[in-house]
Amino acid sequence: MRSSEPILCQKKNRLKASQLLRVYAALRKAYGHQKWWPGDTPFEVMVGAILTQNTAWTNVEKAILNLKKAKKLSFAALRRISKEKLAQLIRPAGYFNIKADRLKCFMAFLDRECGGDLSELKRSTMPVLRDKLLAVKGVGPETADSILVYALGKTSFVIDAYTQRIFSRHGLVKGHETYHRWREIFTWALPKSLDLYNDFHAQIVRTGKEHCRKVPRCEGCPLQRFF
DNA sequence: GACCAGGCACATC
DNA sequence: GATGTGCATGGT
Repeated sequence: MRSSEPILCQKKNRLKASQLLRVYAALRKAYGHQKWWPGDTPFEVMVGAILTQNTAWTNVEKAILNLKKAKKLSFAALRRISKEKLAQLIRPAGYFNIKADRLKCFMAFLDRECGGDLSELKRSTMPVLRDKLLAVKGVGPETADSILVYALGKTSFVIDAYTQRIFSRHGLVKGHETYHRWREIFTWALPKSLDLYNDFHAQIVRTGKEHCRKVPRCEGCPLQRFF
């Protein structure tokens, strides 16, 4: 079923704020606040953000558990561990050689930027901090935005595969857009609120996992009335 | 056995 | 700027 009012202003490909907030409200009502990201500490969130690149979260959980069991889930430990040993610990997350290198690069970044002190890193302001993250090898826009929102408490909207799939599959955003453009569309439409940015993306992932994978299972989707 | 999952860097055109 | 490719495990 389609909503009577289009969510998208077709001329400018801009989402309408009122409709987008209704989408969020429907998800929030269905699922409740998601209290994201799954992780005990901001540091764990950062590690998880790198490990989950193109990987099912269940596999990331196994890798994080390995790191915890080996007492390597800390800045100091990951700074010291060899790349080879790290790769073996994170093996279940896939791409383990690539991700071991990316984690080491990220630890080196934390070292030179704040000595591993995340409270100091949080003092950096946007958009400078985002640019710094994007300059780290292995940190692309989605990983950077995830770290910004869920580990550092900055209002930076995260676009991921689920966001693009849900909103383009139903014609809410037309054509192929770059990550930058997707982020602009949401940022323009939404009020700048950390809690909204945090929870909206979490709701999108929840919906995507349950109803909008590549083979959609639309039954029971809270967004059916919008689509 | 094929397909998929919360990307990214790099090469090539 | 757009497109193609390699990276790899574990669940369905």
